[in-house]
Amino acid sequence: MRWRKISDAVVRRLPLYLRVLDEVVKSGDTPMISSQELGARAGVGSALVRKDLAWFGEFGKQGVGYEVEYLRSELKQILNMEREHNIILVGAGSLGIALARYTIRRYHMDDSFSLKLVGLFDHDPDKIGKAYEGISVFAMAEMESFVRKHNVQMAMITVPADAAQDIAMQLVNCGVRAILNLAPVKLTLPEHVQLLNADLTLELQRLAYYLAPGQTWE
Amino acid sequence: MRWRKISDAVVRRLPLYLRVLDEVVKSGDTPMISSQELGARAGVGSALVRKDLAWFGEFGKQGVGYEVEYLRSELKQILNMEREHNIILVGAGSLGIALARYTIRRYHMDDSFSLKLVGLFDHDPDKIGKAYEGISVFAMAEMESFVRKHNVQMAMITVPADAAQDIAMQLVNCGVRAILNLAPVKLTLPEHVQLLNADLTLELQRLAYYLAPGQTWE
DNA sequence: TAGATTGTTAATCGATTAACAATC
DNA sequence: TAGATTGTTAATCGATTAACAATC
Repeated sequence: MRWRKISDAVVRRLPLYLRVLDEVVKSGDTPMISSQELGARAGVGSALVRKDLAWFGEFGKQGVGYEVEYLRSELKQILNMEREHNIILVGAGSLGIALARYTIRRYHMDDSFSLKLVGLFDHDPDKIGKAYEGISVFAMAEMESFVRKHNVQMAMITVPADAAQDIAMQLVNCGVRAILNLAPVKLTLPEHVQLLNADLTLELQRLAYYLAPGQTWE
Repeated sequence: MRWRKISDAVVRRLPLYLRVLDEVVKSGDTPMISSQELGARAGVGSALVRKDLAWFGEFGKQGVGYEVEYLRSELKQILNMEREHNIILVGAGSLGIALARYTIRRYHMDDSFSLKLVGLFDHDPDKIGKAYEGISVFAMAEMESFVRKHNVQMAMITVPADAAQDIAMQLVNCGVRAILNLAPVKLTLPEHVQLLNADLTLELQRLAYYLAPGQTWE
């Protein structure tokens, strides 16, 4: 069963809840957790926690709270973390390789993170054939067949800004449905593709807004 | 003159506008731009563009639009990009070094990006003394005096999750006022510190929500 | 049972969009 | 002047919070 039109504001809090539940399970402290406690640890109000979860079902018991293990497994399912997803990364520069390591480490260490990096792509002949953390770098020309063969539905883009749009469209054309873009450029993609622009330049400039001399902000 | 309590929703769009104006200046296409055009290129409605800008002053001319060069210089000033800010990065792992390169490249290439990376910090003796892109790695013990000496107000954190909170507090204690945290953990800091958690794990898990088999999203 | 906490409805808050008088 | 676009107010939309009956 799937749920139409859940607001993105809701969806972005689910991984936060899942992380808290992972920690609680690992600590072994308690088999039950209240929306109050879960909210406090996720940095969200308790009413909002209950409302968010209620979109997907009735997971709690009045007077007691939520069973930690059960809620965790439900959230994993909702976030599609119960099965593995093959993902690739395009652009094996230093940021790309760092991100590759980061993703692979998560995959190995974090029980609720089931995104498996299966290939790196770059057009630089010097990089093709190398491997990082056991993952090979392939030529751009192989990307399309690779994506189809391994049923890759998600990709990360860490190429220079002027190449990002073109590569994103190639990916979409061979079946990729979700893209994390780290190139400092706004991509335009078909509606059915989930796109997340993680543009650190913009974020840093935003932070700088709050640095006016002598200024304090509440 | 400064403006109290501008909503964060507004502030996060300003760097986007600034980027568009940079592009327009560089292309040399037109000396004037309408809120319509600016909005289209930034992915924002024209009414919202006008409303956002109006928080800071009256920059446009009725019937004509905004003078590109002038609006750009005003936005640079609002975002504090008219003067340089020294920033540091703590945690010289592969993600840290990639981010260092990224930041330095921006600083050199982008006229509207005036955040200057001046130091890397790590506790690994093997890394201390090395340099990346001309920036040295210093020992953690030197961090406090370095921050004070170079008047560092902004920092990026790329250390493992369990060390991030402690380091963030050290930074805040010696005067840092804005932190970009890439460690996968929620930091708790004093109210006056601007904190941005850029947690790629959470973002990737969020994207995975939309990968339910056979599902299409509008 | 008494106490606690859920799921849900109503109230509030904030952000975006529409509309338009002012004016270049 | 006529046409265009701003700055701003009012209307709409959506998200969060408060409140509480249901019930474990």
